[in-house]
Amino acid sequence: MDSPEIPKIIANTSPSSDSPPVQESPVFSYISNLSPIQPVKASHAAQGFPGLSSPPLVFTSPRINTLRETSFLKRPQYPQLASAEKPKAQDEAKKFVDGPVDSKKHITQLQMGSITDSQDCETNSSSEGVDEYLADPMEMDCTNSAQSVNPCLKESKISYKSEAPSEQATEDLLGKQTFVAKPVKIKELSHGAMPSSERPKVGSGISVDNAFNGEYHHGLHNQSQGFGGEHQDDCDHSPQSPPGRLQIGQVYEDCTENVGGTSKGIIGNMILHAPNKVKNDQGGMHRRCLQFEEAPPCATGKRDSSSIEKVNNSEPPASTAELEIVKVSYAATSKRQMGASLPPLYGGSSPLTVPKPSGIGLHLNSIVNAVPFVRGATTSIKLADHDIGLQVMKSSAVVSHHLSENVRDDTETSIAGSSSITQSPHTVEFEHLGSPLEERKSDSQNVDSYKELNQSSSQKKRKRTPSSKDSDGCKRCNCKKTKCLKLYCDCFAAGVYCAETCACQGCFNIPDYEDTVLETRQQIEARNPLAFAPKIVQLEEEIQFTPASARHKRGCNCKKSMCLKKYCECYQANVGCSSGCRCDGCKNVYGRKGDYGPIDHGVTKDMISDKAGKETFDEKLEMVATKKDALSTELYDSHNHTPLTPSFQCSDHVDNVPKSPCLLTSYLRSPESDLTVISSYEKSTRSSLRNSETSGILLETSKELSGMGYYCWQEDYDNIGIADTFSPRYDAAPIICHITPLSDLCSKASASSTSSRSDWKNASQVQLCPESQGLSSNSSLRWCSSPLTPMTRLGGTECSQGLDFDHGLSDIMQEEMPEILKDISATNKSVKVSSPNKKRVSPPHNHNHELGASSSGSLRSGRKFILKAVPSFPPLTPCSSSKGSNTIQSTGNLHDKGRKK
DNA sequence: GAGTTTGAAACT
DNA sequence: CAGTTTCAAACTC
Repeated sequence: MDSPEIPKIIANTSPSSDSPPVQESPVFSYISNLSPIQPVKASHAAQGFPGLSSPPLVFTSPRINTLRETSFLKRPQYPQLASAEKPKAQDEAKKFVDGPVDSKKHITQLQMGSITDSQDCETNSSSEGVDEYLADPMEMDCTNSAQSVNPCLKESKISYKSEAPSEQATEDLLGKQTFVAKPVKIKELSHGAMPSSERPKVGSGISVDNAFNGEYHHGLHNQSQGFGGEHQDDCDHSPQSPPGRLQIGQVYEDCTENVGGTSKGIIGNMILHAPNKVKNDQGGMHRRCLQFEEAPPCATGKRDSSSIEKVNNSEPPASTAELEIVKVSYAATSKRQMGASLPPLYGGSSPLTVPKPSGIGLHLNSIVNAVPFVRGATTSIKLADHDIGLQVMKSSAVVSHHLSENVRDDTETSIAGSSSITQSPHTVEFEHLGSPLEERKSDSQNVDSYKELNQSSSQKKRKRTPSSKDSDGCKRCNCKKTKCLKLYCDCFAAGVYCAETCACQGCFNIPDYEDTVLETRQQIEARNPLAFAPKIVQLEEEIQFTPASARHKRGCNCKKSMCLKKYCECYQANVGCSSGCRCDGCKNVYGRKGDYGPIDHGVTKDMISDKAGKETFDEKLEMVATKKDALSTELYDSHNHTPLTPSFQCSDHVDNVPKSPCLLTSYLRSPESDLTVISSYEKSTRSSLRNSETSGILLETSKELSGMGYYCWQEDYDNIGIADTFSPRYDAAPIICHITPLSDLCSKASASSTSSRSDWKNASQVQLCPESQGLSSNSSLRWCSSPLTPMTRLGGTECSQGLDFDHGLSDIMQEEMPEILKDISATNKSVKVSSPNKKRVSPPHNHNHELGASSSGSLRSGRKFILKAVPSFPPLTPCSSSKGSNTIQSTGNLHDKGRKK
């Protein structure tokens, strides 16, 4: 293994600079892939890589390859490590490192100015140094990623700024991204070279897809920030020195920036010249994603050393030029995706749902994994948004970062739900992207695993630190008897393969045993179709408003813990107990059984604070974040990324009046519904809107941190009731939030304007709502009724902001809002149901059915909100229909399942 | 780190 | 569906 691997790696890396023509040839690469040791368990590698090998070009980019190599290698090594072979693995890793390092150096030097970092890393690559080195890479990643939020922000800012303009910006981003990717690759390479410990990290950072890495990295770059955040955690765990990270990150950034400047043009040219390639690459991307899906990162990590080799092999063939092209193509794709997605990103966030894809079958729950990515993505996006339109405060970014971290834990559940929910047509593409994200997650997991490995290779009993959950979603299970093939296993339950970090014994939840895993899953699902569905469903509507909006699908059954300990799944998920809970003496801080909404701000805060008091300060932050996460994460996750809190958006609007339209669009944005209802108008504005939304989210996060009306919403939402419904509403919820402020204003005359908006949204939403409700008929109904109060409250709480926001919105509305909407608004929410947009005049119900089918719940939620205004709104019937209707979101099978439940 | 407690999952 | 057992995590010491 070693010998072949090393040569391969070298070949891979070398291609850029030294690669012999033979290596460059795809055939060679293919052969090399074949030649490499046949992975003991070819399954993983084979699954993931067969495609790769066959289409070497896709993987051509050395960087990418390297990345994959690292990730894959890491995993394989892990298996070794798992088998107490760490020493070997490390040695191998070192060997690899040596080889790759050189290549890396070449590459980096050639391509990057940031090489210095890589070199440093290389120098550090010595066994112990490796860890540090790894840490450095991590740092790099982190810095690149969200962790070094600020730096990331900077990058994102740059990229986004450039992007904001539009395609040009995307080009710039590509360039930057490519650059970024390079550094990342370097890191990865170093990681790959590095022993298993590093690998995981690398994997986390890069593993996803080499190809993707490039682009994704780019695109992710922004997202990566989020990741970075996760990674940061990991990094933190790992022996990384924050300062070093920052420095590195900064340096790196600088390099990237500089390079980006030059590369941008190049990249853009590249793209232009080889659009076809880009397409191919995209295809490759998809493939890769699929592959990844097939072979979840964790799985690969665990026991496929051979797979790594394969990967390497596949990679080597590509020449540097090819690699660059690939990168470019990816970048282009990423741009497209990003460009499209970024704004959408939120949309993008929906893409985040992508994680689903990861798990062919298994990864349905991989949402969890996705979550981290999502988080990262969201955070990054947020940052970007801020940079772009909002000029959000860096602090917010930091906050977001914290949130991202916090979110990790919570988001998994919530995200899962959200992701499924949010799925929209757009999401599909994103999903592809998401797969890479997942990989990254896996990478992050790997990182965690790496840490663990470092800590204790033999017995890894992982101590689940509260935040220990791997960003990848790996739960670090410790199963001893179930072989990780039962729901007892968190990893298995989450639809994720166990990772090296796991301390499980006799684990079958690995790619090698994919068949077994799938079979087992099927069996379990046969018994309980919802067994793998996200346990935590965010009531989209509720969720948006309150963190507590999320609820445990099945509810807890606590008897003694009073839902105040992690024994309680609800509590563990930072969600309130719902009527579905069978707990006794529920004292769930996030919401007691029976009072969905009841979680009062004060209560939640106090409760949380109490918890926090017990917990560390960080935990407190997390708690807050988690709450936010509950909401925000869901939101983020949902892709809907409904603006967390109206207030934020409001503030945003205030800050950037021009953005306000975006907000509106965001509201509208609900994937489906928006499209259907507001479509044209929104479409024009969506991108901007999304950005604004993201920024708004960021702002919201910051606000949340500040402890703003966030809770207020929660209360209201909680009151609204728990809805199983997910994503669709999310969108709506944000909208609602915005609306609410307006409503406040409106409570009066302003209402007209606000109503117009709400109506405007409502027109669609109303219809949507029913549908979304269809998923959660109950919630929807409740929601409809409750929304009113929340609105008012929100307005009350956030009046100032709301007012401004409203004004801004109103202005925007007036400006951007179709006159129809205005009219509608003027008319009333109730009336509006018909649809201001013109599109729908049909009664809400009908619309609901219609729209609901195609539209997402988000709009619905917003509409629901409107409904508030229009008490008459008969949400119920529509809701029932909604279930069926949510085809788009239904695509988010998980969510649907959860909802259906 | 070992042992206990807890509640979910699995089983009957 | 209810009750019991098994399991792994959370928690305590």
